[in-house]
Amino acid sequence: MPELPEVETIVRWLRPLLVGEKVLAAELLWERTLAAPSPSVFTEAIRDRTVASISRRAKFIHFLLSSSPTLSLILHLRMSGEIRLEPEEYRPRGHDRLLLRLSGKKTLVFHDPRKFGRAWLVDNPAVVLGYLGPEPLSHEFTPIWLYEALRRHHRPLKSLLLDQTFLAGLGNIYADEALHRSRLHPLRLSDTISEDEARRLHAAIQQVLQEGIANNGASIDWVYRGGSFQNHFRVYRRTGLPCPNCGTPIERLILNQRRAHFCPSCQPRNREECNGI
DNA sequence: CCTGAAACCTGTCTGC
DNA sequence: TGCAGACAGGTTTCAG
Repeated sequence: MPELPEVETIVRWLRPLLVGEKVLAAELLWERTLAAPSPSVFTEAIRDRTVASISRRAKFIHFLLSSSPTLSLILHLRMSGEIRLEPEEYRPRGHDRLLLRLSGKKTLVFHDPRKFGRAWLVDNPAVVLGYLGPEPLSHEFTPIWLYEALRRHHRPLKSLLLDQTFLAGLGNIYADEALHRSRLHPLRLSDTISEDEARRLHAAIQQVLQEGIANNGASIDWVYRGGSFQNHFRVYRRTGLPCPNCGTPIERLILNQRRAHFCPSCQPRNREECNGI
């Protein structure tokens, strides 16, 4: 479900409500949701810990739990995960995977129909987050960094944008929207990009993410509610509808077993540039 | 190093 | 109306 803007929206909602709360008990309802440690170690170690801070890294939610030495509770919602806050007397319902009973009469519910979501409780957050590429809204992510990083690979642009070790936080929606706004074809090979094109892509990535956050993310189907960025899509899930720039019908192709939506007129793929695919 | 396919899962929508 | 099949915002693993 959620990409960077949706997770950022969730973190901004949770932070003022949960920082300072103590975890009274954990109830694990689906064991495989817990990636590490074992259920018994988890429920014992998290008890009586206080939420010191809540932050986002890529699509992960990171709860720092005091006191020293600190522990990190890290959640990834994957395709269908969501977080809800319920009253203290809340009884788990279908598809709830993990409950945290909190002081202040609240229950944090990790609800996840497809069971792809994961939770980790670790001493060192880098064990979970260390492999990630740069944050696209950080100062680390600059046009020249992107240009040089793209040239180090020989891969379709969209494959790289979805690769969390290359750049962390983009998913299928924001990758398609960023490529359209920068007028680059999803199959364009990364080492054929000019400095000007890299600059356009960099600006488009930051623009779609900021616009996504400003709209509280995107809400599609029944998963994740409250966002409105879906009203600003230019290509995503708009196959056959006119491109907002030029009116050409939006097309789609399959790449990495995911759909890639693009405008064949605004995002041309010329022979020289896509040599080899 | 890279790609594609399969796996992990359930709910919803489409078309016959 | 019913039902099979496609499809979904993600990631990991494995074969080639």
